[in-house]
Amino acid sequence: MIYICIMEDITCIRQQADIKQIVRCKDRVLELNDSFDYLSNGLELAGNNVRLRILFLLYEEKQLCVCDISDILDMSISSISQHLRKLKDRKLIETKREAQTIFYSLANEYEKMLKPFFEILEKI
Amino acid sequence: MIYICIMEDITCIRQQADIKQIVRCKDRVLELNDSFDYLSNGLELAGNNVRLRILFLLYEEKQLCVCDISDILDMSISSISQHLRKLKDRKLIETKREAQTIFYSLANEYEKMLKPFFEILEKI
DNA sequence: TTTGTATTTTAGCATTTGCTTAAATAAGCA
DNA sequence: TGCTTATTTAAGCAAATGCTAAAATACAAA
Repeated sequence: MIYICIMEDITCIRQQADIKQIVRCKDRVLELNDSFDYLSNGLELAGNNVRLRILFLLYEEKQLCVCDISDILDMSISSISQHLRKLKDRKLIETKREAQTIFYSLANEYEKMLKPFFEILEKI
Repeated sequence: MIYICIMEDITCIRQQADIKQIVRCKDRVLELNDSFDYLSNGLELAGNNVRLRILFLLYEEKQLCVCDISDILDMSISSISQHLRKLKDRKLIETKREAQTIFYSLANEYEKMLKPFFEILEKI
């Protein structure tokens, strides 16, 4: 036999659940829904090993092109380019063309946001 | 014809590459290698939409069990449990048993580290 | 010691990710 | 106009991810 407790339109699995707490949390999560999507999306990008290195390199060197990053990380240009596109789509980085070379740099907004992260890097 | 420039054992793709810069960056990335792995691994965990919500809920409510989170996020217990395991493996969260119920909470170390993040959430 | 409650674990599967290779685009330069 | 250089894009594929459903584990109480 499975017991289920119901309050308004809330169905709880655990018998002794604090229903007020559940309801409050549901509301809170709903309220911040878009923020969660936005933030997790950004964290997911930085959560990739290669992209984190790219962001860090741009942070330290100010600007680099695909070729440079490819040389530094010892990975194919194509692969780096695809990572850069993801970062650019999310507007974490921006481009500046100089003749044939396209230089990537951190978007101002994120240079500040990423700084505290990179500062921990050396302390780990 | 493809030109490749070589300095010591460094091979650069771009003709006008700043070879000193490349070498310096390679060293830097190598030096911080483990830190990158560690940090990206943590960001990857928080980068998942569901896990970010879980971490936030634990941050606000101090402790919750699988059932509660399952109710709040309207997802299966099994699925939540699997996310919690990943967070626990990485020691971002810890458990405390009370009879049959297992309560999860943020590991002290990460409560502080995650705070600035959750503070932005409301401002997005 | 059997039944109920809370939770984890396993297997299976569809989707997503990140790489490689190859082709396409774009901007100098002879 | 061709040729080189710098870069992106597309197709294909192996590996990883996150869910569901079902079975397993753990504790409490009758």
